[in-house]
Amino acid sequence: MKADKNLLSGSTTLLVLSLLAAGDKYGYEMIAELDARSDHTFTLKEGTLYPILHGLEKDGAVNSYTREASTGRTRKYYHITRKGLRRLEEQKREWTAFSQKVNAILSALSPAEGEALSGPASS
Amino acid sequence: MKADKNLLSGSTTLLVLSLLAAGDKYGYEMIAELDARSDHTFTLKEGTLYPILHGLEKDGAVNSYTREASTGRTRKYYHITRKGLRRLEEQKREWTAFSQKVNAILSALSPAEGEALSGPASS
DNA sequence: ATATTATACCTAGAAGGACGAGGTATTAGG
DNA sequence: CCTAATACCTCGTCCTTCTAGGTATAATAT
Repeated sequence: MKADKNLLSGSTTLLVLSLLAAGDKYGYEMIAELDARSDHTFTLKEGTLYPILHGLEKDGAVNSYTREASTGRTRKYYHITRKGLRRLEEQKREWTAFSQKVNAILSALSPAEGEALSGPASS
Repeated sequence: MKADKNLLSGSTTLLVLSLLAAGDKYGYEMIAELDARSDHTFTLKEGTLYPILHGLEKDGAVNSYTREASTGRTRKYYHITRKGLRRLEEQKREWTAFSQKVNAILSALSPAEGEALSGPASS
């Protein structure tokens, strides 16, 4: 992962579910699409994605079916379930709350350069 | 950690450096302050914070000194160095870029409920 | 024709980060 | 006096991602 692998931790599933909410996709495709959409910031590794998909399927958040592509290649498509959609919404809320709190702390502690602190001086 | 421990992964150091950029603090204090500022969303555990502080010190991002509090208790204060400030700025940039990309993907793939897709239909 | 590359799937083990649960020591309060 | 709160620390576990392999087929290059 390009963008600090640790930042990704936890949001990977969210991103995968988001992709699937827009339509059925197969693994290899998801990796390419995420990479493209994020301008090469989120370059999921196969060793990361496939286990996640298997886990989601076991949890009933997605289901899968194989299909022959026009090229003759066999692909395994994943489809998000109602349960998966609920999980997506929940993780989206979590992510939003989380990122806003981080931003709130960052801006509270280091106000725009040159500005004076009015709030708590602490320490 | 209350907010999905995995989401935190990677932003913990950023938060710690932010706290220290506002003034010298001791470990226990940082935990309490983060908890309060985040409205109990980021409740860093001691087993998480102390190793991080030691790592930052080894890297020269912070240095420490002990001081007797008026209560008679001994506290170990951490001070952010120039190197730490640079690291903070870098991590802030990374965090901002990362969170914006996630948000971009989320909103691109699931436009506000009820709206129609105009962009890529994909899949 | 054959060798290489790209597509497409998979897994086991290593690495890194946060946590749980424990420990020590001192001070404040019941 | 005994417990709770403050204040520090560490070790082992868990979870997530990555590395590095493996298999198989189709397209491309030689």
